Amino acid sequence: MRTSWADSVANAESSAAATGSSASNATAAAPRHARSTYVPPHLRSRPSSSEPPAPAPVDAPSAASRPSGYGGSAGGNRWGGGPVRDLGRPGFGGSRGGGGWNSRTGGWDRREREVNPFANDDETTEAAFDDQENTGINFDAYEDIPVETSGENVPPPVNTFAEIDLGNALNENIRRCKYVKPTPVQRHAIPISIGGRDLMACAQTGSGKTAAFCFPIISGIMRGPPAQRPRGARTVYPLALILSPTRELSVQINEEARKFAYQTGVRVVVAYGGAPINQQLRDLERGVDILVATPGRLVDLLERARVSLQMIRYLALDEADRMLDMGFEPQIRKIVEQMDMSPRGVRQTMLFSATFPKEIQRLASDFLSNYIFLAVGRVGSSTDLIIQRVEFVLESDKRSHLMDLLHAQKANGVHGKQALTLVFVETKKGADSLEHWLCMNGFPATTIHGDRTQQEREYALRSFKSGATPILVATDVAARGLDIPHVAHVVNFDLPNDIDDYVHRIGRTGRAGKTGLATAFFNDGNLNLARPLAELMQESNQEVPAWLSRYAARSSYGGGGGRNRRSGGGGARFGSRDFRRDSTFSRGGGGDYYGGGGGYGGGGYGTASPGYGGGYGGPGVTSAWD
DNA sequence: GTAAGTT
Repeated sequence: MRTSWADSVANAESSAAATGSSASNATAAAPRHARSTYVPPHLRSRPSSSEPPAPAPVDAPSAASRPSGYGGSAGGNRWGGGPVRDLGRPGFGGSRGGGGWNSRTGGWDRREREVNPFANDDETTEAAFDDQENTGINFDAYEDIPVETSGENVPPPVNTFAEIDLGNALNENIRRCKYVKPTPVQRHAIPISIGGRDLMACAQTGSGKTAAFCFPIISGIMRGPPAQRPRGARTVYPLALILSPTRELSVQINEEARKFAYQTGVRVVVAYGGAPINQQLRDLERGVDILVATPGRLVDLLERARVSLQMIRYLALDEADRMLDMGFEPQIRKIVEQMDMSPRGVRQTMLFSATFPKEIQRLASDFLSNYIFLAVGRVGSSTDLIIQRVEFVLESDKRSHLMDLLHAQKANGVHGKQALTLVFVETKKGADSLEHWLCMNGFPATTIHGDRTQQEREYALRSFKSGATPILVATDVAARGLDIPHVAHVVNFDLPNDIDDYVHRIGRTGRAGKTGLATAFFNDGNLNLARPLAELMQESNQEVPAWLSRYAARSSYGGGGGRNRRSGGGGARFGSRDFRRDSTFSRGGGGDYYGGGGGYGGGGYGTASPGYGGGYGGPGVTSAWD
């Protein structure tokens, strides 16, 4: 028996009281009076009947051929719109394999045991910066953001979480997270995913991508049919897999996902290398619906047959372009194509990144079925929110130049503390050496890179986040996805070879609508980056030094193939465009790139963007923002 | 070429 919306409001209040310290911690930073009367948007003027207990859909002709427990529907979510499933699950006292629809016993046990993931919010880190704004994402910064979608029948975006019925438990967690309204990428991506469609999404750094793929996954698992997981051995059968390129990012996604899944009965487990596998195995044995993992450890688990992917309904690749880059692609292909994962078209696949080179899009399309391409925001970076500076610094002058910057910053120190500065270098040895030098010179620094133990890496990150060590020297391991609040300054001590890496690096500042500063040391070793860097800066309304423009003009046309192109042929103003629209990619392949569905250009070329319907033939095609 | 990703 489900509760009404009105009940859920009452329950929200009482359960907040019942969970005691944890719940009040979560709201401690906000004015109490404001919170006590707050009614989440999705609960306002809502009829008292919630999700109708729709019967399991019967209109999926191929349902029988799918793995057991699947119940697709032709139109909407391919896992069907059945009733919110109960929480009883094998391994938790529920009947094994059966998982009756209405027996809650197993679930309640679990609820009592579940650690409150909100318990530690707003402690140490925020307290140290408590006079800074802490209202989460600055939405004004995202007004009038350009959006581009392509693909067949794109579901329209939503303006509030209320418009998408994510269910009581998830809505309650959205409230606990203090999310008031969806970010632009969430507005577009969530309806697409809830609608059962595959998605390739390109959105600014720090714009809420994790929630954009977690909400539909959690909601879908809750609504979908109870999983009839094979019993057997010690193999576990997650329903969703989220892959990310670094361990710390997997840890971060896990932490976020656990907040979103709190008291939904959906179980989140993380697995990554460098940490003892035994605890992870125990976590898995206790049951897993959503597995967050790095590729290496997952392959290990698959080869040990401790994890099977045959029940995967949702696959999400975070930092997807990196995951398909040279070094990672074979592992990803192994996981997605050569083990036992449910095939594309059966599972739902979501790829997210701030950058999406066309040639990587082409690789990625192997994993997708009749997908929607979504690009939100300009050129990958947080653009105007990050002030980008480039300085010409000889290799031999870099250290003293960095010292000057740090001294100046100390003088301007905020809150009596040095602002957090993230310094990127090219190599692991270089990171150690610079860290040592900084410490010797009175600047408390630490470092994170792949030669350090996982313990050291995690300690370094904590120490940096807390402000204890306000300088972090990092390799590209820290370039992507990590959400480190209060990073005021990113220094590209060594510039990367690839402009997309630069975009990700500077995206560690200017998070959630706050402003940030990015300084790059440029010299003759970075010639190949001159043009794309100058273009990127121009596109994001930055002041381009005259000397850099001269370098850019002199540098050979780098637009050809390879990884280091931004100009390509289609114009660079927008961060990424659907490669399917680019004639240089669509020739010869026929419908191959377009997944299983009907012809791509055939039926309604659905788009949510105005002025974008005029076909997709030549590279000269313009969108509303070109 | 570097880095990252299981043991």
